[in-house]
Amino acid sequence: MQTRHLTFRLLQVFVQVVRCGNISLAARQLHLTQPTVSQQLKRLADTLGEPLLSHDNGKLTLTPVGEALYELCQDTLGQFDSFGQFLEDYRSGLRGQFSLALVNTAQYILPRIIGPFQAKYPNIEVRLQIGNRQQVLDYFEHQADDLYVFSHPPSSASSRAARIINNPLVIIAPKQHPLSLAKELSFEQLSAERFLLREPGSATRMLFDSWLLNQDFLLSSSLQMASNEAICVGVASGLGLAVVSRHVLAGFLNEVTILPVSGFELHSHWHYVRRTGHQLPMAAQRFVNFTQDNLQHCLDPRWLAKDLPMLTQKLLG
Amino acid sequence: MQTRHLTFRLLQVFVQVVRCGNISLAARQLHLTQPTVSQQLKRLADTLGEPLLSHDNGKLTLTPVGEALYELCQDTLGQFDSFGQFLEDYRSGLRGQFSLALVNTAQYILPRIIGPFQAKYPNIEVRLQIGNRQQVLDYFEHQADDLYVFSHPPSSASSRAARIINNPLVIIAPKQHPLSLAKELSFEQLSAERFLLREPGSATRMLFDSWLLNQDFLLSSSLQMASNEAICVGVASGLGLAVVSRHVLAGFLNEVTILPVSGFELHSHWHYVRRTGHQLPMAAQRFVNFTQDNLQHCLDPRWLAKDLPMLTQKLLG
DNA sequence: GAAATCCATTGATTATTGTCTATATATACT
DNA sequence: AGTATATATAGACAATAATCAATGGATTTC
Repeated sequence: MQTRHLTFRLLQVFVQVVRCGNISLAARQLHLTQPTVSQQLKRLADTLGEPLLSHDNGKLTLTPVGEALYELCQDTLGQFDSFGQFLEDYRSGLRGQFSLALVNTAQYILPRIIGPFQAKYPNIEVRLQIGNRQQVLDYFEHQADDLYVFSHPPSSASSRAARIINNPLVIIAPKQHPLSLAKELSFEQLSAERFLLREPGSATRMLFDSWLLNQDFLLSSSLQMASNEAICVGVASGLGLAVVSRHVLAGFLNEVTILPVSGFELHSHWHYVRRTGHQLPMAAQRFVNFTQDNLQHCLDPRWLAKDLPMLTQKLLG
Repeated sequence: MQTRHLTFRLLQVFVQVVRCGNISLAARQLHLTQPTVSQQLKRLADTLGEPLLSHDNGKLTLTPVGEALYELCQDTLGQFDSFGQFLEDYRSGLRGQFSLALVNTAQYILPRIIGPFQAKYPNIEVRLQIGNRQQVLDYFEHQADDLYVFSHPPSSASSRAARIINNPLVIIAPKQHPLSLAKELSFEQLSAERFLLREPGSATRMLFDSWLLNQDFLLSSSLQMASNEAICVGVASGLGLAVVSRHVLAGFLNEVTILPVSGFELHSHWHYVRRTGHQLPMAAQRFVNFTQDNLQHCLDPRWLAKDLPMLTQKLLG
């Protein structure tokens, strides 16, 4: 058998003929002429080297080989049909996968939209990458992922970004800290305190550093910790103060207090970022759309970034 | 997806490329040039409407769609390879089926060769038709079967026949019958007896009738029964005498006796018969070969027909 | 930075497939 | 015999598939 000369068309015609039990009828249903179908059958039988049909007392019947081939064809064509369906879904974004790279802090809030998304699109696989700003930047450079979430988008001409969620930074102190009772504070009042800081390269750290520089402040004492959780626990345990994203606090609000420091206004935003060179999978586009339409129901409205209603337009349009 | 434009060749090339992870190498292994393979891939991707491969940092990698297609191709091509193997076997006669039509009497002896044949060729399905001579003649006329076993082959120009087994007819009487003690008898001595006869159209009946006619004998009394077993039981029960194939007697030899009637010599033979117009399946040819080579080990040598050693030659050659 | 690989593209050629019309041949049904 | 109906065959043509050689761009390797 010369498998390489087999055509799906041939199999389709064969199956149709078997189903009709009648070459002429099959031809009509396939919008072909009868001789065409006859010849296709002949060619098929020739490439297999065995007859597939025989006419016994006027009726077309399958030879044993034909029988076996018919079974096989049904199976194969069925599988390819399913594959076609899979492709449809894939193309329309109902099925598929995409990867999303998050900077550390975003992991506290993005699941709130990913969860409902997964519920609506169970056939889409979201692969989540999480790292600090530098790592996600690396992913971004290598185009390793489809969509990125940054607090501070890289300034690349070949990328587009749109704000989605407000990310205010706050200064926290342990509940029992003397300053936690103050109605208003200036930053000078804190300058003697020890600060727990994220590693350089993290967006939180960068923002805070540049703010300090800008205000001409210098920290008298600091301690570096590589995780937001560690910092919160540290603050709660009285190790010092810290600047963290407001969103990180959820689980710690009964142990730490937000200090009302006047003049400390570090408002950043999380952005969806994509590379323009990289074709976004439909599944990812669905995710962007879904975010625009549903984020308001997943989040306290005060966190919604202003340009959320124009998200798809800014990012994809 | 335009399934109808898919080619097995395309799938083969794709699979090879995925296995090699390298287009040029795949091309060499397929004895093609690299551009050819590149183009095949392009065409495949075009008919599916989705890219299948991408080069990430120098390496070819499958897209999710490519991954799915690869799985599918492996499966499909594997199945067709198996089918090819099936075809091979079928063609060579190691696998397949054929039908064998037997006249009634032959069913007592043909299983002795069919059994060992099945043991050696478990993948060959033998379909057995059994009928009286007239019925098997009908099958023969309609070419319903591949091989026939007759006592008296139809005299058709479009058939070939070869003797395989001796089929002597004998006259039997109940053990307690007065004649059963005689050393030698003439047929006249039996003419007053009642004879149990098969139906007209059966070979045994035909032979006996024509012998009677030839010898100018007339039976005084007869009783017709449509089965050999019924006749044997009848004789054993004292209903009368009968003429039956020697081979039918196996289970009755302690109840009936063969009468030594001088001048009664009805030697017929079973034949394998095939129609020359009908292409014999390889499986059936295997059976003929097997018969020639093994019948001697399955049967008492006295029943072997003289021209058994030339069986295949006479029937197929 | 030169050489070596690897891949994509282009343009051209040939072989194979898909398809038709017209005709012949069976077979079954009056 | 005569008329449908179903298949097969032959001859012709267009479309598609399969292939190559030549070339250029990218990436890796030395």
